[in-house]
Amino acid sequence: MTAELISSPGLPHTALHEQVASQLRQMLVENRIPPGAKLNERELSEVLNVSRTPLREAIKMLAAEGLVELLTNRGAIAVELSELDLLNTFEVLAGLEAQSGELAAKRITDAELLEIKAKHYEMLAAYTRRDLPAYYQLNSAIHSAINAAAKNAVLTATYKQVNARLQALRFRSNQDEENWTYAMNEHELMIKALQARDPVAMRMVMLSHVNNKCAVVLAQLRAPHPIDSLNTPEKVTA
Amino acid sequence: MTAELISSPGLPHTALHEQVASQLRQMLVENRIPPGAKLNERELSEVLNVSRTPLREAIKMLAAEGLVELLTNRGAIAVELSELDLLNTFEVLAGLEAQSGELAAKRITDAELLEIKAKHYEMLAAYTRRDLPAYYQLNSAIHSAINAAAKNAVLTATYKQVNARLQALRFRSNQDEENWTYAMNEHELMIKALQARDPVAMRMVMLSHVNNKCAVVLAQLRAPHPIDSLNTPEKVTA
DNA sequence: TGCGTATTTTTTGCATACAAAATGTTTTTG
DNA sequence: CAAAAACATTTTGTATGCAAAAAATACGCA
Repeated sequence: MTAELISSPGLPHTALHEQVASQLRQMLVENRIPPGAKLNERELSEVLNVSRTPLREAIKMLAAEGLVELLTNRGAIAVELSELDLLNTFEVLAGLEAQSGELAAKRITDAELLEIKAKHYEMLAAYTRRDLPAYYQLNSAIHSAINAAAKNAVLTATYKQVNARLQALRFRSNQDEENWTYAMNEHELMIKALQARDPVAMRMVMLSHVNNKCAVVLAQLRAPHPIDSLNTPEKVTA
Repeated sequence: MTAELISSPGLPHTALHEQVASQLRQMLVENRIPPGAKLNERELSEVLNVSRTPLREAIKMLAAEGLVELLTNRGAIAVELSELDLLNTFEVLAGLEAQSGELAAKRITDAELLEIKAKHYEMLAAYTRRDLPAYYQLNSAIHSAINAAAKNAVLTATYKQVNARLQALRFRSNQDEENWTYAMNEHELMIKALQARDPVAMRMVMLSHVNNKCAVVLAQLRAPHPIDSLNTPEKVTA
């Protein structure tokens, strides 16, 4: 059960606080630390096999990234997104994705475009097989590739940071048939817009794509969660 | 010379790492720690009268905010923005300001608009007096107010973070007559667009406003700096 | 029993101590 | 004298210790 820390002998030896930060991010995304849960320092330092010092440094970084909340004399808790927080976050993400798309349409190279198209076809395969994990992985890879094609490191960093807050939600999100098909169509439009090097069209597609995803996540958040319902199989009176 | 830390007795007693982080941000913005300079832990902990532990925690936060760079076994240095970094940062900032403006045009209340107009007239006064410090203060206040009118906390946080990286540059920036007038005209257009509740117009104004500011900063960065020339009053052969 | 209070336990926050790495200086050697 | 090696110093990274605050528990009392 103990999560061992990677230690590659000979290499520059990545700092402990960095390793710990990565581990914590992972735990947060996978909901192993659920929203609102306290980050007990003693407990975590035991699990991660480090002293409290680098652990605390890592927590401070996550706080600056907006993944945990600091409570003054009461440690840190995993951020709990209210519905409003969610809408706000998606709104910003939409803006960042739109800008990514717009810039990508202006700056993408032929090689980059080909690679994105290849990934798109892989995703089409995953969609056809209804292979949700593969779909998610490829979807995220495509969005990252588009972002990379925008060739703006600050935009990439900002996008990653805002997006990270939503990963915990996506992890538990299930795609329904209709929305999935719709998302695939939007991805088709993205490829077309990129190929046409049409920044305006690209901006529009990205905007609506993120907005739709927001609606899906929101709907699922409002509906009782499938995993939860497994634990409470009794009928609930509405 | 010792920078005393604020300690308000009775109050929740803000955490030391937070106070230190604020102090460091201030020092970075005011170029008391110039870009590229090392953040010596022993030295800083003496100046700020804290142990290295909260200091290091603060440094990790600033690193996550993008204000300092971590070097693995070699501490941290103040970020040094290359010209490309500058362009990238302004590009993202433009997107965020554009979105702020667009949303503000949709969501601003009459009271908020009136307050912004009031600040605008104050700024007009500062401009007329050629009172640069007052102008900067008001300009920044207006941009913050527009951002606040967008009513999106995530957008506000993201904007603040990206903007913070540029503050160190703005601090040394001098406005030339022509650009100053131009910026004032753009601010006039902002007020008009807000009043008309015209999101599209607002987006356009904000975009061009930030882009112009970027051009100004870039031009000044390329030209020898006025403060520097005070230290080297000899004529330089062009 | 219910509720407020005192006491214990836990947990966080900060400082210090020690180890390892990097840096700077002297010494050695060709 | 220059380059390299050895040594000393400084600086960072991590662990531990101690004090204060918060949480949990036990207690007293109506």
